[in-house]
Amino acid sequence: MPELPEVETLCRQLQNKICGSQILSSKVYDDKLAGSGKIRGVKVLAVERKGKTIVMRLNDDSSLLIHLRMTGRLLWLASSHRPKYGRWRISFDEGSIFLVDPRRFATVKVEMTRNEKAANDLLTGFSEKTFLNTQARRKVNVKILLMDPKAIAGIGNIYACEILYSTGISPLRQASTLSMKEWKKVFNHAKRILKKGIAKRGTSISDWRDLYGCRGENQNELKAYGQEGKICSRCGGAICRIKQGGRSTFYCPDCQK
DNA sequence: AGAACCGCCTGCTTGC
DNA sequence: TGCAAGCAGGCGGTTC
Repeated sequence: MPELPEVETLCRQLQNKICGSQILSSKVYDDKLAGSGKIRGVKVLAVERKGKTIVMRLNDDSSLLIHLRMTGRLLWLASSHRPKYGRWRISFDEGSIFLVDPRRFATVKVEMTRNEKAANDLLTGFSEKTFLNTQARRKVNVKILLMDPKAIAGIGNIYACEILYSTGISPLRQASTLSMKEWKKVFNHAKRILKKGIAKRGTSISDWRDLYGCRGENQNELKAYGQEGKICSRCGGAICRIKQGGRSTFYCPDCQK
């Protein structure tokens, strides 16, 4: 599923492909996305990322916001022929971008730029001080907090597991019990792991593909997520799988304390 | 107020 | 082999 590194990969490709281009037409194939169908004649000024949201800046003071949720993908095709699970499309002179989404969770909306809300995106203007003041004493498990988009935007299940594994902190720890030193460690490891994910062009475990249908390489770097029963690379223990908030958490109970 | 839970979805995996 | 049940989970909304 697309998290910060995957969305960043897409945004960079989109920026290269459509920055400065005019949207000639758009088409909605799924009633759930009705309301995002009348985009035409505007130019794309830039493509940015906010957490896991793709933000296309348009030249009429609005932005097109695309959130892929679980199984959403954006696919560039030279033809405007709808692929399987195609839910929405915008077309340019040289080709079309399709939102492909089997599960239909993805969302598309247009928002006036002046109504835009700031996101606590870890790689762009994240305030550690604000986080420590408003989030760090919460009584939820640290893993749940890392995945809370209001606390930090962009981290999903895969990277939350990898970040905590890297820091040696148990996902079961209550957020309020982490020391200042441990929080600093979480921030630093999180940034490093997300940047590495971007450099590897995302984690293609199941669904993730880039704008041109290519897989990333970060799935080969995973130390915890999906590694149930495998040997911990740090201590030789066994990676375990538990449930937190209805989601799978993978961690090493022997060296994550 | 804040923590926990629910619902949206449908392809894939598992079990009988 | 075939079918049904269970699973996957981001996140906004609801409930406790």
